[in-house]
Amino acid sequence: MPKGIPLTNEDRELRRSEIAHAAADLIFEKGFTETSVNQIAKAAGIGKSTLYDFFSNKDEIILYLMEKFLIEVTSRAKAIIAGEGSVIERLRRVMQMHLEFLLRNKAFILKLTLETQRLSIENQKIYQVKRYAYQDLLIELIEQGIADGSFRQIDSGMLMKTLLAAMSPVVYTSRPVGTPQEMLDKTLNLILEGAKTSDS
Amino acid sequence: MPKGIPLTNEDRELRRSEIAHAAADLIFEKGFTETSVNQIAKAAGIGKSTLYDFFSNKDEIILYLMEKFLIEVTSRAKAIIAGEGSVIERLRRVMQMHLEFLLRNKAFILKLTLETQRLSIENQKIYQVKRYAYQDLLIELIEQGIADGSFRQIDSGMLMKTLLAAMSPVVYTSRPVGTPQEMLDKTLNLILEGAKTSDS
DNA sequence: TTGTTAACCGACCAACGGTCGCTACCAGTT
DNA sequence: AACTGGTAGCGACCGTTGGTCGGTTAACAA
Repeated sequence: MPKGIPLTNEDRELRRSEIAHAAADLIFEKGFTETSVNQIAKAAGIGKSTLYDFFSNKDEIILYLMEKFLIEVTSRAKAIIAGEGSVIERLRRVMQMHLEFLLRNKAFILKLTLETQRLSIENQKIYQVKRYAYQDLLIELIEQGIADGSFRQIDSGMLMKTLLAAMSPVVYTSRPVGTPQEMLDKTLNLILEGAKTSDS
Repeated sequence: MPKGIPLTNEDRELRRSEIAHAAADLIFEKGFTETSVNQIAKAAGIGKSTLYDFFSNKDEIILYLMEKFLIEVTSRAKAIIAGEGSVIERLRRVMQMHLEFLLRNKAFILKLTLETQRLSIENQKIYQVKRYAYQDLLIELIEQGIADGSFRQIDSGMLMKTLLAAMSPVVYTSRPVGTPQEMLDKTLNLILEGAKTSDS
């Protein structure tokens, strides 16, 4: 990149993306804490303080990656929800997509999800906005299901939280009781149909 | 503590407990990564390398605290499960106890749960043994419920994972839809009775 | 009194995240 | 052609970290 000429916004965004993806590769391999800023800079082919020209600190790289993940997942969920099928069919497909996304990015999403807890309040709020956008999509779908009689009169926010929370063991369990696909199906069946028998 | 005389195992365990609890207080306050070994040592009233006589590294303090937490939760769960009531009543009480425990130790359990993901494989296995013991208690209770007709023919391991995973948003959500108690009740009702209406 | 042992601990080490101030390049002006 | 102002880029430096090393102190047995 020539010196003296200010970068365009597009160039700047491209550089941020390149740096963040170099970071993602290292984080995938060895974890966030174990990955140094120096290593990220080297992997991105830049000097360490150049990295600080593009990210204000190490944590901002986490934020950047998680935002991209949420934007991607939210975008795909929107497409599914806009499609055909009953509420329950579409909900299953969204959770399926979510599972596939998590499985494909398994190692670093876990690590980054943990690290987002350590972000500053300010940065957590930025991330929260995107997370809420995804959550709200699911809530809207659930509320459609309540309205059309597919679902009981339940708290849509609570169902959304339970569904998303239940993804974690499906992806990360150290004691799998089947393939991730099988575990997803069992989990969804459990939450949709309930554990209790009708007469108890 | 007199020098030249080896510590008894009890003394040693007491020292470890004191150090770990000094650490827990700081971790509660500012997070694990932000708490230095020097700060922990000072809070425990010892020199930094004394701390290394009792814990092989910083991560082992996490392991120690999480093991204690799991031992406590497992012990209380055993007492509840050995008590009276239907499987479902006892399951509700166990989850209630679990919630209260999490709420009481909210800030540091989240931080430590995150940090246990970073432990060495060796240390994770130590922690896993205790976690599996707790999980197995829940699985046994659920299997009793399947046998006595309280529960449908479901995967007990999957129900256990879903229940434990569902505790996270109840405790840590940034978008509560009621008190933790109300959210717990809604979550348990949801999982026990299911989201779907009977005719869909 | 001396030698041994173990608890205790701060100086030291290498590495970290982040900053400072320097270099090189570019465009515009004189 | 030379000068000036502005920007991209970056390694030396800073203070702090986790963890180690080797010395000090105190208790005990001979």
